[in-house]
Amino acid sequence: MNIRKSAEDYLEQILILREEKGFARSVDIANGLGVSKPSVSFAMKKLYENGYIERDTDNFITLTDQGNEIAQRIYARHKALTTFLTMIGVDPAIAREDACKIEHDISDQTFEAIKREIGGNA
Amino acid sequence: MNIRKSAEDYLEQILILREEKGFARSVDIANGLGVSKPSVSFAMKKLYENGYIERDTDNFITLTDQGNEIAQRIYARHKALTTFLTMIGVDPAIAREDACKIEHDISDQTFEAIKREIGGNA
DNA sequence: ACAGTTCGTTAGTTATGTCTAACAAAAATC
DNA sequence: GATTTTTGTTAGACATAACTAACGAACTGT
Repeated sequence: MNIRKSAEDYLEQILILREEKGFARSVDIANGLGVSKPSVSFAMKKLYENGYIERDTDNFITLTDQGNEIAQRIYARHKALTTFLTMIGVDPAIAREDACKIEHDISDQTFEAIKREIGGNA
Repeated sequence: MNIRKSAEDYLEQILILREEKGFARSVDIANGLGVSKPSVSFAMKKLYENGYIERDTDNFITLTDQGNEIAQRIYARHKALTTFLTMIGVDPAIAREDACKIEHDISDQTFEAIKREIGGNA
């Protein structure tokens, strides 16, 4: 499975929900990302089939190692980009929005360069 | 018509071809973007129907004012992003690749902030 | 216990954007 | 002038990813 942007978004959202609330259910993911429940249901099926998530008996969703790796990767980019854009004068809210889109596209090199720019200001 | 990423790419490519070669044909666009001729044919049809391009009798493609506005907007972002990423240490080739993707996503605020960062180094 | 709410899934539809195959028309070459 | 190449189009298929509608199961509150 080539991980697509949408899959990255779902995995990242699961990570965020687990950090914020301690668990992630389909309905939380739907609310968090602003998509419908069937969209989440379909996405979770794919992510499960490809070994990125697990579902326990109460329908709580967890990340496998593989899924976690991707989620962390995207989330790290999200945070670095938000910090950086804020640093150079972009409104925090807009910085977050832009980061959400850009996070999927930047190369490792650009990520490293952005981290260097942030330096101590992270 | 809500302008999508792909439409932006096509319009930008037309602008670039006209700057570099003086004209833009479907086949040039296909080569430039690395897509098939039918894809270009389909895209041009849509862009024409929505008033972004014109075709003269020799199948040379020109931008309408509306199309040009979008093309310039994207191309300006492309150039600014490439310059900026190169400035912070990203390989020029990778900077261009990343810029190609990011150019569709950044807000006006982020664009302005990037331009400020570039400053005289443009 | 029953009614209403919450949650997840299935089924079917839609939009975007790509592709290959096949073909028509025009231009270049021999 | 005939053939080959270039260019563009149509037709049909496929992938991604979203949606609404409908439904079943399970929990909640009275």
